[in-house]
Amino acid sequence: MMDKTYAPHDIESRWYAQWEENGYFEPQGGDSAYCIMIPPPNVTGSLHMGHAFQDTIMDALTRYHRMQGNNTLWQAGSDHAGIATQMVVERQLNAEGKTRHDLGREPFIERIWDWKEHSGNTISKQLRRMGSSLDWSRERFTMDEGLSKAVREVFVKLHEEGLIYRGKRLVNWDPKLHTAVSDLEVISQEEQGHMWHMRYPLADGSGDLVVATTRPETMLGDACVAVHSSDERYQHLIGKMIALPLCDREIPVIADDYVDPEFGTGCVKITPAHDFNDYEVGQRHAMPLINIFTIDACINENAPAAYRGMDRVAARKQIVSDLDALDLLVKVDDHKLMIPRGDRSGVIIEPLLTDQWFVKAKPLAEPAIEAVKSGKIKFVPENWDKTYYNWMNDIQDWCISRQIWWGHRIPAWYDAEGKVYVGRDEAEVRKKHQLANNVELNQDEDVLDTWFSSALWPFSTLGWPDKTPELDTFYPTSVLVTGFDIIFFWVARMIMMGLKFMDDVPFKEIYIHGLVRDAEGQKMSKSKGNVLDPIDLIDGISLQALVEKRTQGLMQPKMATKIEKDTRKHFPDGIPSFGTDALRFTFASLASTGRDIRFDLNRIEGNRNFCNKLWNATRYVLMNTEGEDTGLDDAPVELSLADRWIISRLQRTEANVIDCIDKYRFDLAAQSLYEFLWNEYCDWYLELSKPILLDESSNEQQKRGTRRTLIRVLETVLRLLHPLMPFITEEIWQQVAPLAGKSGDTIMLQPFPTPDDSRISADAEQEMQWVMDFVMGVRKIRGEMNIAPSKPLPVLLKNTSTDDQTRLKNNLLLLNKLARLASIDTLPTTDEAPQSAIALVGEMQILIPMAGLIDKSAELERLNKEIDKLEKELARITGKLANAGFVDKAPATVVENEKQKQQEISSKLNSLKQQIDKIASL
RNA sequence: AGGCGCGUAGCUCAGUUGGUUAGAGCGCAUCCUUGACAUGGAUGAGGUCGGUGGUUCGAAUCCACUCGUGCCUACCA
Repeated sequence: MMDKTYAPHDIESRWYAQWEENGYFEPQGGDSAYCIMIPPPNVTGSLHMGHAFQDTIMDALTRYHRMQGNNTLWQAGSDHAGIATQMVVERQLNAEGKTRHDLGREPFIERIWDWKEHSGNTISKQLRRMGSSLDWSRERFTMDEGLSKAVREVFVKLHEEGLIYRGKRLVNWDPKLHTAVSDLEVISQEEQGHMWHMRYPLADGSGDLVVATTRPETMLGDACVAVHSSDERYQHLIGKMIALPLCDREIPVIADDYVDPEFGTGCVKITPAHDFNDYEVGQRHAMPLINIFTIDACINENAPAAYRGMDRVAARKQIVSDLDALDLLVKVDDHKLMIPRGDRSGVIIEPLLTDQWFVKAKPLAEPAIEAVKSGKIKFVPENWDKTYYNWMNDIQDWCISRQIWWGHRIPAWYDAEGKVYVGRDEAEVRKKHQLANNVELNQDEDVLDTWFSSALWPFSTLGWPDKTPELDTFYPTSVLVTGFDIIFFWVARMIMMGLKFMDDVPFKEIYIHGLVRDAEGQKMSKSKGNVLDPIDLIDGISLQALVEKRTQGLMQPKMATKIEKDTRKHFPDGIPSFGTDALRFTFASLASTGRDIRFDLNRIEGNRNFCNKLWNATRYVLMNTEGEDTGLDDAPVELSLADRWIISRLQRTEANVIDCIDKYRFDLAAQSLYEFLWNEYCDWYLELSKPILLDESSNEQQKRGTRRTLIRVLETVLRLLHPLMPFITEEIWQQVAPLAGKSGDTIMLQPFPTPDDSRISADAEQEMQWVMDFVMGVRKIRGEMNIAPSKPLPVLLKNTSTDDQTRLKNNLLLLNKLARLASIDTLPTTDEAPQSAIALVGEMQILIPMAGLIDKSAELERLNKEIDKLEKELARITGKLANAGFVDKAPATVVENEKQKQQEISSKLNSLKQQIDKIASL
């Protein structure tokens, strides 16, 4: 016997290991393949709500397609996350008072591998807790030998084709991490700064001009001053020389239309080595590149001795004060400007001239744009294609070299003269370029951007560059499930690389999901202290532990007080254990396309209750079917109205669920299942089954029919629910399946239900609606008149049609039981009814004698309210039908509908008004 | 500056190509421990669909404008 209440923890701990050990997650064969590549999480990371949401969607799709008989693979794996991972380990070293340079490259990398071993399975353990049916037997890591081989192969091939090149360019330099980063790793945000107006004297002493800048310290690297070619104020200055203050240099005044005469003073100091726009201007006028910064963003030897060694902040202060002393500082204004910061380090990014490797993006982007335009790849929701085009059309070359140690080392070697050779390994390079063994070669010190290897993920995980059966079977994959934030970082690059090296798109659809926010709509972040750990929702956590977790290791420790306060306010009792299934069902029910989701504890609580409902419904079903005849052999059965009705409703639910999942509307699928199970199966069908199963007048065929329906409908619902709630459905299915005539070791590999139209019965649905209206009519009176549910009521019927009479006869038992009736009597039309409360089912009147039960004024009030509502509605419809425009132009069916409605309402009104007169007159 | 969203019940959200009285969950109110379930049951209250104007017989839905709000991209030194 099942426990009385649903206890998720017990049942969830049981199943996952069994599934995995039995190999159920591995592709099971079948004609059409279905494959999802997991967006590889950071190997040393841990599961957050965004992952949990994303994984729920992917697992639901995977389980659904697996049950549909597809050859299904959800590819598992993780990413080495270059900078992020290296930073973590460096921080550990710092805590020991060491730097990575104290260790040296090889030992440091060893140390990272150790750390990966130590923390690397945290996230895979968590994924398992979520019930994710990933094929762990094929798990990959971006630094695996196979995937590294793919990286080298791609690098060499692109280089051979001239699509990878090395060059000295201005790149985004992170002065803290000492590495270049790509455009995408720079976050620009508005910050308060200043605009300095500085006077530059002309070299011939004939006057001066004033430049405006937000970065006075870069003046040490100025190459010229630019004015607009048609700016009348400065025509006379063009071509003259300026004596650059504080520096022993002269620079020219040039004309360039890049300058906006309206902005600032109309004179722009140009520093080609430290600003992307200035770089362009400098190129146009063949200006020298004067680099004044070291890799730490300190002033270097190209600047006057007085400033050397100062960092950029100190240098700015000194320069401003020196200019002021020379009376060259005209004014300082407050000015808001966009400050670029490294997304990892948080420090201000410095445009710096360095040698880097780049991927030429344009030629790769063109086919990638076409793939989406032609519909070979579809975004869901569609409008994300605009974001994609927007970026792709204006794509810049991709800086792929990083000056860090953790990652794929660039397969390029230099000889003593600095000549570069690219190849898969050193031996290949020597052979290809006929370099003798005594020629010294040194491999490039840099590693590749992590996204370079992630871009190959859809095919490198399947064995590329080798030709493998997996590639044949699963590439292109079916759908990519991901967040909009990495469309540029990852999605676009996978498409480019996939088309280039596989000659086909990496996936046919891209499902873009929303961001998970907290209950107040705030983005969850460690620094805000509002993160939720999915595991804590599953297992529960005490307030104390939650506060500790949220206030530990903060960047700004002073936030701790506020975080603690907020946490105590939102979770006064901590978080109870809801279980994985409730969490997953909640994610699903919030997943309407694209929209961000606010995660509210009330929702997950409601869905935990839903699990409990399923649990208890099952208890009832098992109580009535275990050890009983559930119609497994061919013994005759008689299906009741309720049986035929619930079977019919089930078909519609199946069709709806399939339709919704196919459209990625997990919210609607979840709602459909929720409503069917709770509002139809539990609220009505289980109650309707009781009279048949418990009444001694029902025969064996009827009981058999109802038991069979009870168990089979439940078994089917379990399969429908399984992709969303894998654990509870498996647990229950094990007990239910044999009674429903199903065999198999797991629900995971059972076929997903398919609707059978022949089992949809409009008749049964209509008659059942009549029964429900009848019961609800009586309940309404009971509820509004405050009559105890336990009090059996006598009921009189008037105005019954022959249909009513038939239905009444068929369902007497059900009506008596569900509406708790003492008696049902039909009055001839001519008979006067006693003073009664009334409910209508079509034309039929249900009368409940008021004697001793119902207060006259209360009933009058109730009737008046009802009449009021109907009259308003009638006026609306009558007005509509009086409108010639409507009657002439609206489709006939719509008009007919309105007419019918009009009739029904006026007939209802009639009945109610008569009733009111009758009561009032007494 | 461009692009993309959002605004529907107290709260969180559905609402398919315009066409029943705009729905659900939670919350709220009243009543109820009848043997699946109080993590429950019954009944009920609550919305001029951000605003204005337009198209239409008919608009939450389509168009224009407007207010509020969020995100993304690019930026003027």
